[in-house]
Amino acid sequence: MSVQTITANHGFGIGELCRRGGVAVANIRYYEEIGILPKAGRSSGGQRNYGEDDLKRLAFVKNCRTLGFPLDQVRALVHLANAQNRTCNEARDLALRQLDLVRQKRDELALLEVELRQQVADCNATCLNGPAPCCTILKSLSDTIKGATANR
Amino acid sequence: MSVQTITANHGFGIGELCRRGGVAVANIRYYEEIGILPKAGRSSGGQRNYGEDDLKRLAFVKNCRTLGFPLDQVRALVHLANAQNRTCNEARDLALRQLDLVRQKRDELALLEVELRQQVADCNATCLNGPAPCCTILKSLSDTIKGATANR
DNA sequence: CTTGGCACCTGAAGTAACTTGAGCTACAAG
DNA sequence: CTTGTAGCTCAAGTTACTTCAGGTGCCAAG
Repeated sequence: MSVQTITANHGFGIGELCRRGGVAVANIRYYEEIGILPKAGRSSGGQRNYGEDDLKRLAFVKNCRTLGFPLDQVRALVHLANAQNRTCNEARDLALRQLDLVRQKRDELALLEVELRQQVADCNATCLNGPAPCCTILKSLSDTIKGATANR
Repeated sequence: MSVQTITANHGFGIGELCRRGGVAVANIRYYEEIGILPKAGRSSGGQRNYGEDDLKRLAFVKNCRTLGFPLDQVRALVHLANAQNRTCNEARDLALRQLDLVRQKRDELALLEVELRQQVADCNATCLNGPAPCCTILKSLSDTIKGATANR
């Protein structure tokens, strides 16, 4: 028994999905367009409508993004979550790779923080309010930075 | 004798600037195009040529980028470095703002690292090699993450 | 039944900071 | 003079959106 009439009887529009999912309307449409969310059902007038399952899928995607996974890895994770015939090693490997990236970025940022803090401190101590061309910050930007190759 | 240093005041091409400055040729042209580096002099045949000053300017820009300043702030810093009539407070403020951003990102990454590490550890402990849909990683991606709003 | 107003639609362009590609020219070594 | 490498311009692609323009759907009030 049951099926359509009983389940999912009250669908909702993209606006509500947006509010409840915490993802901008344009992004939801974008995710659908690039195949990260499934094509939404449409009302007779052509407007998307959604149910609770869609909200869950959206939350999954949002969590992936929050953890910094790029969209193509999110796509891989979404597919994996629906794949009975695959092992979770792939998910673990993706997470591990993401973890490595996060650690690497963290280390880079730590270096940047030291450098910037030093520059600000030097400026405060020696040249505040002085003429720009003499500023220790600008001077140190002219020198080569010791241990830095990183970017972005 | 210092023969070469004296004769070396004739310039060099973009390739050498690229190698010595550690910035890709295309980026050097791009920086020139958007006004972050001055228009380079040209040979009779239209090729850019550079001198030691250009290398210094490039190094300045590269250092700014390494510290994560976006290009429009780099532009501001470049102009500031040549401005006799301004104080260094502007430079200090830019550095301070950048420092805040770096700290903020660092904190976000710290949260991500904890979460990812936990997910990988759980997977290793409980479901490694198991079927994908049962994976603790994918399951936790379906749940809402506690303290996370951050992105990028 | 009509109208107002908001939600929603599509397609296109803009954003940052490059990167890549196509197709052509300059220049130095042999 | 040929050849290979370096350089030139202009255009489009990348990531993950964001913004915009111009049109349509839907619901409630009048």
